[in-house]
Amino acid sequence: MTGRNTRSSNVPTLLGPAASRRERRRLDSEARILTAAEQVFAEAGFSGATTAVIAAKARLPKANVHYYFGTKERLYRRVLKRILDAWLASGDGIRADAEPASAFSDYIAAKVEASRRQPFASKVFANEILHGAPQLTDYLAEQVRRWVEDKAKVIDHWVARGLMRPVDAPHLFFVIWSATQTYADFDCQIRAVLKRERLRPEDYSAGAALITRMVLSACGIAEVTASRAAKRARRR
Amino acid sequence: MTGRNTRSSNVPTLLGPAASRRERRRLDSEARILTAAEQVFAEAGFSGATTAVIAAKARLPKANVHYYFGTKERLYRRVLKRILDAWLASGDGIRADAEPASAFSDYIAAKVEASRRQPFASKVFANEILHGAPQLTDYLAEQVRRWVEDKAKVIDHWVARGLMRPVDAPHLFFVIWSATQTYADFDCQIRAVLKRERLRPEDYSAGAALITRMVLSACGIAEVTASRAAKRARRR
DNA sequence: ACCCAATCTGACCAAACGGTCAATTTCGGA
DNA sequence: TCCGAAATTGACCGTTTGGTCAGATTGGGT
Repeated sequence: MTGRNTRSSNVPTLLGPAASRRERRRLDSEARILTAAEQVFAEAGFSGATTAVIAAKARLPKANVHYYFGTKERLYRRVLKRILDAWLASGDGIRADAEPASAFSDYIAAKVEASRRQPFASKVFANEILHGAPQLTDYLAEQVRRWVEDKAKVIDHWVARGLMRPVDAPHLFFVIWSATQTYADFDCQIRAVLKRERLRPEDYSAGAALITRMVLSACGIAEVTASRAAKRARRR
Repeated sequence: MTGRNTRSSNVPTLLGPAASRRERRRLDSEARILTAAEQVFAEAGFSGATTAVIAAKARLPKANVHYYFGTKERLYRRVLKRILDAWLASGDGIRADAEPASAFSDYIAAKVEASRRQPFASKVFANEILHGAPQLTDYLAEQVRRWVEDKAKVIDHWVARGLMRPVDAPHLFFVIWSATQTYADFDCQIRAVLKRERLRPEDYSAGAALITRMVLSACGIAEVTASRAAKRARRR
């Protein structure tokens, strides 16, 4: 591994579309490897995944994968990194100046949508935590913990203003996370029970609707109808 | 592998306490291996687990493990089998002649208790489904699907009798399963957020209480207080 | 046109792992 | 007591897998 990071001096305006042929090709290969890796790690876990399979799925020789990412573990960490950034950003709508009803239902809808659109990401994350989060101990203890502390403050604020009944905020998030992510992580079980070859959009929306109803009613919040939510969104 | 199944002719009254020394020792070894295997499969997944580690944890030579169970896959299936039997039996309280409120809260309490007492079992099961249930496709499509159909009928019956609001029964179970099992499968994340070295009894009961509250309120059922539930239990 | 660094890749290697086996020991029945 | 089946175990084997490397190729700067 030599100077992969030594930007050549002629690099154009910040990796713009005018990047050199070499750079474009490299970025394309890295992206293909990361996508393939996410899928393979999701399906087989860290130990079950092999760099050979990842390389084949990315249509590259195995040595190429190691040229770009060094070791399987480093590649795995890069895959995790991509997933975590999206994870943390997903709760931005839970702010003190939002309405609890729409904040919760939007958050739940976004989480279920993530399970639908990025099932591999969810599975990689689930697998990592299931096995003790050897790569994420710091992340959980710092970022996620702070995230929950912040959101708990928002919820306490809503409670103080009489907008909802008191709830145990951390446990509320544990439930929301598990219930929404189960549509990605355990899709196999859900498909078997529902007799589906593949989960359909209405399956996801039925799940989101039930989870929302459970959260809102437990918090003593009147449910927001779809049309009212749409109207509210348009007003902004 | 010779006649391990050839019961010796002197076998006493159905494996009773008077089983021969050999038989007792064999059963003890098998049990130790199964327990060790459950733990190792939970921590490392199927591919990450090695028969050497399982053997070490059972304090037996590796060849002994293969003598009893043949292959790693057969051992894994035996571990799964044990887990599934307990899983199916856990919903026995959900019957048409039960009260919805106590049936749900008992079921949720039992599920959370299972997460507390048998976290390894839950993790092995979660790992299997997460990776597409290669060993459980039939089980999910037959036993679990039938289980849900049965319980859905019970719930519809309760709805028809005006005991609760209509809900999407399958999705209700998806939520209950994921929310209760998350206390075993994702304990690592929960511990990080709650700043715990280990989860405490009150953490599990807080989770169970919230899940129960969410389910009951979503079903339009008044909550059963602990004391009332105890009284009801005593009356039986 | 020419050079050199970046990139690419087939071939290879050592370690780890699942599984086997032959040799030995342990028991239970006669 | 003695025999044979069951049980035990250390040593061994073929395969898989993560990772390496030397040599070939490519492309951009001059």
